[in-house]
Amino acid sequence: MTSSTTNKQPDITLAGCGYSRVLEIISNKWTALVIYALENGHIRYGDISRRVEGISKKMLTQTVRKLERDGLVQRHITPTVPLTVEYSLTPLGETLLQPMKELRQWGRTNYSHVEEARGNYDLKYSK
Amino acid sequence: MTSSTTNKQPDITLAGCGYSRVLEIISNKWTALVIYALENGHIRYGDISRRVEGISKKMLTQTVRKLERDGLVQRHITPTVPLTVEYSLTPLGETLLQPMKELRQWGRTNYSHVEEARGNYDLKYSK
DNA sequence: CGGGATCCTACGAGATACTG
DNA sequence: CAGTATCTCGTAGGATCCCG
Repeated sequence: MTSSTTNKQPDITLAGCGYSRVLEIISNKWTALVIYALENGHIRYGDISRRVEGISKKMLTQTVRKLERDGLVQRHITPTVPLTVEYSLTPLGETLLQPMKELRQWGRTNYSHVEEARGNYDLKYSK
Repeated sequence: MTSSTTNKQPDITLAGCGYSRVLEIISNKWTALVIYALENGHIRYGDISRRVEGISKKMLTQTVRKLERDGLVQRHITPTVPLTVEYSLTPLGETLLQPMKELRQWGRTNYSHVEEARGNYDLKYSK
């Protein structure tokens, strides 16, 4: 009941909006990149680490754990010596791929426009 | 040249990936919700404030300024007394709508599964 | 009405060192 | 190889007060 009385549109709540739910999952610094690395099937911990440039072990583990907890990623352990640990998307995780690819595509095709807009804005308001 | 020599897949770089570029734009706490509020055309500052539940003036202004700087949102000032300020998406901003709607839809239909997975995970590892 | 300016705090995330 | 454990720091973001 936070709406003004004449408001015909529903409120947008942080907790209830699909946006926030998804962003809660993929919006930290490395998550999307790790999912990207998992797009083509099973991949080992060390290989993710090498593919995702600049990620530390701490952040990789933390990211992959959170994704596992969210049911988007599976962990497969082979008890060789030393250990072999592979990760892959779950069926649920794979359903995220399509929307995320479109987002990525948007970034690729439109980011230059955003950068240009930033340049113009800064020029306009710097002096 | 950070790839292992036998790596056939390209590296995933933070700066170069479309994911990070988009997330840099929409991944903070309120941005997606504000864009959501702008979906149906022009809307006044105070009306956004009322529709997006819980947002403070500071965060609303900050969010909308950033979106303006990124070229996704336009600001229209009508010099009435007191001021009337309306916001709307730019053409560039509107191109973001489609991918974001799919993301939102994913959240709506799949978040319950994520919550369930979290419950199972916590049960499994709590003891 | 539509902001700006400050102060403050929790948390994301990097660096470094250790382990089964 | 695949992680854990600390320590530290910057910053997102909330609370509060002021302004044209």
